[in-house]
Amino acid sequence: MHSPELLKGTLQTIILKVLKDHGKMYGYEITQRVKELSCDRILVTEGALYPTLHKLEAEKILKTETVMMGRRVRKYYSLTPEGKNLAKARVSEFVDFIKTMSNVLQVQMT
Amino acid sequence: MHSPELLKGTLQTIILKVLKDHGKMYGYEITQRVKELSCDRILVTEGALYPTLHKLEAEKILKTETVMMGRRVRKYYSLTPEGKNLAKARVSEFVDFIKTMSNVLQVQMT
DNA sequence: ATTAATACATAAGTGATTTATGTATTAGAA
DNA sequence: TTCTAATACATAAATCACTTATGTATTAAT
Repeated sequence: MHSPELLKGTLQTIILKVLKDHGKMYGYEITQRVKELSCDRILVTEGALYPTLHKLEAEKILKTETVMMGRRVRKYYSLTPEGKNLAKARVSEFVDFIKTMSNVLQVQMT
Repeated sequence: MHSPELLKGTLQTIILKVLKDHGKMYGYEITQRVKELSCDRILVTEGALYPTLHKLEAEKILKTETVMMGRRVRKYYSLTPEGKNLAKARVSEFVDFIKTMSNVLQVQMT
């Protein structure tokens, strides 16, 4: 598991990019996807995830579709056009940040 | 300037690595060094810097030497042996984190 | 002379995230 | 068949690194 401090500020970027790559996803699915992609090193907690999803929905960055799976509610999230732009921007912002950090820490990220 | 959210959690790593590379440094010098290395994209604020330096000193990760420059006090910080180990650990922790993020965000950091 | 830069310091406020808690369904193991 | 773990949502209090604001004082520049 990675230091929780370093994760701070990356949650929105992660959510947006995973949604961009996988289309419609529900909350729990996002946590599992991230867990898998990160080899169990990034565990998105529900307490962080759901408020963030709700916030992004309120900001029209995500839109939702609620589906009944048998008796269980499932809420699918997907990017709005605005959200697609933001996803792109957030990822390149992160890449830029890493480039800067490479210079400051004098390390090679390969 | 980079998103302040992404910077969160990187301050200690930055301070430790810069001190490792440059030996004895005083607070203001650290802010300038980081500003320079980051091409003005990371500005370490004093409100974040000094409390962190004091904390690391209290934890025996840094040691200090106070010098009078004319009439002005200058407090030089340097790594203790423990601090050198921590610096190394923090940097490789950061590199690992970036590798994980590359997988999650599916981007190449080169 | 006045402003900007140098150089330290601390305290209140912010806000994303953690931790804790709650509800309910479904699958699997003993 | 009953209990546990996994699935699936949600919210609220607490934390803590960091921002913002403020303070003091020296030195250099215009």
